[in-house]
Amino acid sequence: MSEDIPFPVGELPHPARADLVLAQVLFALSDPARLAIVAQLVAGPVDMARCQLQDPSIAKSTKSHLMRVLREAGVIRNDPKGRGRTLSLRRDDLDSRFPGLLDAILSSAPPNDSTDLT
Amino acid sequence: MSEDIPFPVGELPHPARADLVLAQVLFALSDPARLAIVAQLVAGPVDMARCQLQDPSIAKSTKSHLMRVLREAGVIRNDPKGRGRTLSLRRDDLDSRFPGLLDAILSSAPPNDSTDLT
DNA sequence: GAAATTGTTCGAAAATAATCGAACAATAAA
DNA sequence: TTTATTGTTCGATTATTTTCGAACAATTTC
Repeated sequence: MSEDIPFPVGELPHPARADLVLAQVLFALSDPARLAIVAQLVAGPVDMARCQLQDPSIAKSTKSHLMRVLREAGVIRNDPKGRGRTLSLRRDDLDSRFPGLLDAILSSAPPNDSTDLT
Repeated sequence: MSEDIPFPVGELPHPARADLVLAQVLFALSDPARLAIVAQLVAGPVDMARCQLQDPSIAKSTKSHLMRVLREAGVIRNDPKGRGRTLSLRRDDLDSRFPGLLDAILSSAPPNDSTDLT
């Protein structure tokens, strides 16, 4: 029997621009940890390994889950890169579907501090 | 024993403008039913009894809870009015704390249809 | 005052979401 | 090709949220 074929884990599914749903985007951004991740991605794509969470004691499976929620809402992309992954903000898609939303959120988001990569 | 004194149920607590938290506001708006309520309030204050939900089969206690989430996030006010209540959008406070956010959300929110009060 | 109206609170049940560790997959490095 | 690195998925557990009905409170109407 063709067994399920979950996904080759490599290319993960991303919703098309047209399928983004406002409420889902708002939900994805309604968590401080996820909001902070998005704030980090504003400057440009970031390797998952480099993407820090405020709470370093968080399990990697949980971190992966946070990224999944953002990805499934269409907020970020998560692409294979070497043996790791690259995360990037879907700014164009978000701006196109929800003009001004991301800017408004980011500009009133608590300063992400650790934006200084000493 | 002075018993708890929950609240005289009349004047409900509202967070001060300065205490509004972005993530909480986003969460409050991340539910379609709550988003639709907010869309109704854009035109001005509405009596609770007049404020319809898409799903009319919803219990009144649930409706009250939806309002509570919006109120506690600082999105709406809920004031006594006669024997009922008046709901209103805290537009000034929201615009002040999160400039552009409400506009962005409302302008990309699904058309509220039932805005026609035949 | 008694009855009707409106809406909140409480407590319990059901549905969602967050979190973790273990197992697995994919690539890179040795 | 073996080992190390990185990150996803699975299954279970816990925490949070939603939903409901019943009880209560406030106000108006009779």
